[in-house]
Amino acid sequence: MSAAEIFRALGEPTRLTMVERLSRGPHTISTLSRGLEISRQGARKHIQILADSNIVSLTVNGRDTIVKLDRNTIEKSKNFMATLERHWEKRLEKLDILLKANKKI
Amino acid sequence: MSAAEIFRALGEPTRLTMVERLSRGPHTISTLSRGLEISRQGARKHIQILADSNIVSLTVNGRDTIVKLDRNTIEKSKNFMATLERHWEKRLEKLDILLKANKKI
DNA sequence: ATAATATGCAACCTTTTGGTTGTATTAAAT
DNA sequence: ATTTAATACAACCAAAAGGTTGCATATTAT
Repeated sequence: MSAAEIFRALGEPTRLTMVERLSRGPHTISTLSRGLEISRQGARKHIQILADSNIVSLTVNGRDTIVKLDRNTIEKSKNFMATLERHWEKRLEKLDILLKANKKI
Repeated sequence: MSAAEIFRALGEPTRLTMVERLSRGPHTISTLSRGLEISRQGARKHIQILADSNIVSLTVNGRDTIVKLDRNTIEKSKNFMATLERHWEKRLEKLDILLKANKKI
């Protein structure tokens, strides 16, 4: 799963709300779909997108389907950001060295 | 700028490529648009989306426009992920306490 | 002065996205 | 045995996204 796919999945308000709810604990498709201002089937589509990008896992349990957050995927995207920041810092360091070297000029 | 808006902006391969390039240092609109497999105007639209979501800042300089990564925004979305993880951990802790309390059962 | 470079603005097109409704199926509760 | 609850699947639709081309304008280089 590419970083862009994960971000795209998170980049929709309803889905991000779902992810926030799930960070407090698992849901069934029903409970996760309640209180959002869209139909159950609309919500179901969002859940599928989260599942397709491995942000969430689905487990059938009798007539329920349990939706759980996949921690690895969340961590992955956090790491992506951290890497961006590291590159940034590396660049700033280099700039700093250059500036110091040129102090006398 | 909401977290969802930031993720949406990052959730497109061309734009994420741009962000990665920019983490190594600023570009002009031209240099940032080169080597992508779309037209300059296509690329320009993506840059505008990054600017609108404050991922990037634009500064006119003569006939060039400098594109720079806005570090605060990147940090913000990293923090969002970290918060999700924290909630997760809190939940796991609670579970742990429950499990320990029920050991004898 | 002329040519080349960097950019902006706008119209247009196709595909994807986010949403709906309608119908069917399966599991649990009464 | 019936009803109720939790789902799935599919067709359909409007709006947004990602892309293009064409043309205009302002700097910078020759």
